[in-house]
Amino acid sequence: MSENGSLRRGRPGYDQQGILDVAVAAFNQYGYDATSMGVLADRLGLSKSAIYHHFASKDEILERALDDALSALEGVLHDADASGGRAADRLDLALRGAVHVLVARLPSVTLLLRVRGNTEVERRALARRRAFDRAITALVEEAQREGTLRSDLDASVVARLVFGMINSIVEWYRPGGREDADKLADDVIAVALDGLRMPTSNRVQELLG
Amino acid sequence: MSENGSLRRGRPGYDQQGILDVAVAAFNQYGYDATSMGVLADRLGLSKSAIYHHFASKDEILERALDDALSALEGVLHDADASGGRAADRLDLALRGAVHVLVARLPSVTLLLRVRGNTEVERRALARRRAFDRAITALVEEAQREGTLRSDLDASVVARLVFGMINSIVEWYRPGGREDADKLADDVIAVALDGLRMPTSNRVQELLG
DNA sequence: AACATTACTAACCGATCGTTCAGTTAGTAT
DNA sequence: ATACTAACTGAACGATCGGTTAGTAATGTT
Repeated sequence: MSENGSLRRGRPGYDQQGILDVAVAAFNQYGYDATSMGVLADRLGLSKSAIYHHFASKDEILERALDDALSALEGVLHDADASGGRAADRLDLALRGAVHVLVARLPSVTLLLRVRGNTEVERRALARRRAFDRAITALVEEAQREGTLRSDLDASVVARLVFGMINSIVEWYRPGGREDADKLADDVIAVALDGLRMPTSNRVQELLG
Repeated sequence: MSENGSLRRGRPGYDQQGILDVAVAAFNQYGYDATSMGVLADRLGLSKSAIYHHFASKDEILERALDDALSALEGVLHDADASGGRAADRLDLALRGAVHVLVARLPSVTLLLRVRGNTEVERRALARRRAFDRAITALVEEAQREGTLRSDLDASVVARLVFGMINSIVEWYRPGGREDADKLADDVIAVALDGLRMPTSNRVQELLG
């Protein structure tokens, strides 16, 4: 089904998205540099040169995949900010939204989280990631001033640790498992906000004392 | 200073460790696959072939670096188990120890955490990592049965999230910063065990009610 | 001085890399 | 039928890859 309802003209075959999906999967399996255009072509059932009909370069494939992940994450941040609640609630939205994006776009986000900044494309992606991280840190600071989050911990350290926890999901989560994205987000929020310690009467007395 | 106190014989130059340090730094900067033996030689001020006097292959350099990181982490686990305290205390020791190893051996641990398992060397390293993760999960389960950790969360998910948080330290921690390893370990434990939520009277009442 | 040991270089190898080019194939639109 | 459009092929390009070989340089030991 194409966008205008009529069939696509010309010889049928891959479009950019179809190639992108296969490419990102391969990049994640072997690493971007270790994935040659040759094995990519094999996976697609095409010749190497056919790929260059859809993308100008290997780099451009990476760029498109990273933009997919970054746009989704930036969207989460935008929605959270637009919600207009208290900082703690906006942070909650941002964290849960990030988990959902991670799960929904596992391949491209996985790729994003492995970028090291060796090319111009990678450096631009890293810059957008840093902007995202700064926005999260600002949310944590606001929630601390608000009095909802403990303020004995440095906001940037907290933000990095919590997002380290969230980002690590790409290392082990596989779709179709027992846990869905909602349950996973609940678990992350539970650990991050309330911690693992068993709430005993001892603990309550400690809090009261 | 060599091990037996006398000077080394033969022409002076690099030893394996000296080359290893430079190589691991380069691997972390560019990625293992994207780091050519040529640029490695340039960084060392040597010819490519000189490196093969010290290592049989590029793969062997990686193997040595990964073993360095894995041995240190396995040592932490061994010490924690040998301490013989309650599960929660052994887990505490393991988490703090892991943070210390991460900081003390930042380069090799960073390299380890990026391994994807495309070669036999990488697969062996991943197998040792998985064994480490299973041991941590077992500690969490024991602490849950013991009643020290809340048991409404799946132990393997908890173990993965907490170690995701710890491992993410390699992404941003740089030695010589304001925070030393002890403070960092305290912060990690604080977030993981007690969470970020401000302990208010509301919270206490919620616990009591 | 002769020797053993260790470290290293220059030149080269076959394989593989990302990319280009000129032409071909398979479909829709008129 | 004819034109048009998009998808694709096969062969080749220069560059770079990890690795090899044969020989040389610089030290400590005797």
